[in-house]
Amino acid sequence: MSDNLLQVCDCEVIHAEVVDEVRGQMPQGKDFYDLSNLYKLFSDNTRVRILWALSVSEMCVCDLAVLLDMTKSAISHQLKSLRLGNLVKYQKQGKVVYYSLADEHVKEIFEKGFEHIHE
Amino acid sequence: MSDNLLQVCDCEVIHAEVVDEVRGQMPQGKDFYDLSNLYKLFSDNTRVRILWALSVSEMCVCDLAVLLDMTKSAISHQLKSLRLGNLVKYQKQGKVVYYSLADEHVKEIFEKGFEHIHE
DNA sequence: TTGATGGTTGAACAAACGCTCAATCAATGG
DNA sequence: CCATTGATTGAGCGTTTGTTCAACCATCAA
Repeated sequence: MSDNLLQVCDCEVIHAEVVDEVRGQMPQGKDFYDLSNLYKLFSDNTRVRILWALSVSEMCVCDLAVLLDMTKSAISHQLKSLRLGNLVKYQKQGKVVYYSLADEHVKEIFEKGFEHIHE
Repeated sequence: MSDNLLQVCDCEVIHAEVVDEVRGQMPQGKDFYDLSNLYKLFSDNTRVRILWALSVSEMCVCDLAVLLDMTKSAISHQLKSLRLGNLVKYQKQGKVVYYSLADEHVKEIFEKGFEHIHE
């Protein structure tokens, strides 16, 4: 009996071979941490609409606020999260800050998502 | 001046043409609602590990609890969310309930996510 | 029938989240 | 310099979320 499977949980081990096999292939904890944090950025209605809008065109904070009928503050807060998650980049021209997608991954993730919800 | 852009927000309209163009292509609100709810299921560390594990092999609740070092209850609660989101399906054999991925979309979404975090 | 075990459920509670509001920064123009 | 406007920030606050705990259901075996 492999001793790394013992009573960490409130049940008997039912399929030790399966668990061992899956555990052997399991990515590092950091990967799951990063992955869930990435999807977290897509998990809010406002952020997902911002990302979609930026996938169509570069826009400034005001444009996004008008488009989504929200305050600049609310948009700016969400853009900060998206910036920290490296999903958007920005470029300042005078007083205006233009946001755009950081790379093509965002669009690809969108495509897979739309495929699933439209099945 | 298009009157559907007027002061819904606390700023002037800066690029009305861009906003109109993007608005014209915008999917229905329900699509964004469904999309953010889909990604919400990938946005938690526990759920993402469950989904990944099931992408390797069908597993029962106990197996998942042992693998992830959590209680059956915690796992079961998360599996319920995944069930309601149509990401997993299950099959009961005696006392044991076997869970597996509902379709291939989950794996594809994973792939795009891993691509992004490993860049 | 009774006990044991896999699994589900609902209430409770702390942590995380998203928006609002007011203050502030930064750039422009009078 | 000062007023204006785009944008950012931090505190506050109500809502949502994930886990725990205890109770319960379902299946099987003694």
